[in-house]
Amino acid sequence: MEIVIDIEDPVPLFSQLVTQVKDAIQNGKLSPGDPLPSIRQLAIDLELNAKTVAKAYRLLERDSVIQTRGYRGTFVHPDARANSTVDLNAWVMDKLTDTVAAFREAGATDSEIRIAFGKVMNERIGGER
Amino acid sequence: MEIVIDIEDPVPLFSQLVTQVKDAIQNGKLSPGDPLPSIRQLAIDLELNAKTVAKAYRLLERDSVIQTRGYRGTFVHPDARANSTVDLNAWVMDKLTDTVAAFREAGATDSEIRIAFGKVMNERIGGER
DNA sequence: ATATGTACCATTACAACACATGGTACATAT
DNA sequence: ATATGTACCATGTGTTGTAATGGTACATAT
Repeated sequence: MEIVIDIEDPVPLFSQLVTQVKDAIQNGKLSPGDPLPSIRQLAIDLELNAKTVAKAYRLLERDSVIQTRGYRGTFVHPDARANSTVDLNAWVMDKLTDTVAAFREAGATDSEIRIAFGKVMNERIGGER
Repeated sequence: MEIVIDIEDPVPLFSQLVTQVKDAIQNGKLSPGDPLPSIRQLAIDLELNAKTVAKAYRLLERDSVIQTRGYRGTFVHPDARANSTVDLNAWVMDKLTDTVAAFREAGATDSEIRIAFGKVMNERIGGER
């Protein structure tokens, strides 16, 4: 697995890492069950902060692309191949695109939409940790 | 029509103005057809920048609460009473609240939702002025 | 001891955006 | 001339959120 992080790239570092892991899985360079470097080790290799790597791993696990087994390390998820194709963000984008289009059609200003969005995102419903 | 703008109020000035005009209409202090002060004049009276007043007027006209007749001035819209009840922002908020809730339920991070939103808002489809 | 993922404390830098301000200019019609 | 709404140029301020960094600590198990 060769991962290259470009500090100049406007794409966030953790995001580059997520993408490259998914790519490696789709290319077959990584297979289900394969072990991944530990957060700390990978941070050293890529000259990143461990937090940054941890963030990438957290997102990858949420998408069931990798699996963390506590002290045993991190491994490629059994369904990684399928799950690294499914793009949660794409689904979110599509939904949002439609919604925003409806707003604009209704005459709402981009500014108004942004403000409404900001309010919604800050509304912590009923006790979220 | 008595309008009072509070500079200390965290609510934006143009927004205070919009609200107060709508209120005046619902209270009957303003009736359909009534003339409104010119942008420049109202700016002087309220000690606001003309741009700020213009912004409020623009939004009010978009909601068909007032009507601008060019050089003839600005007047309360015939359907102002009904239209000042309809709250476009409330509708936008509701829709967005549902949409965002669905995203969160799907496991999306708030950060991801924000990023997706940012992308959607910056996508200027096909030649917008 | 050593290593795993994870959780908290925190700060810094940076970008995007809203709000409000100022000035100037235009076509419109009185 | 005077006034209307509107459009463009622009700047400054403050807020918000992201991204990335650092340090410390924990329970887990080898």
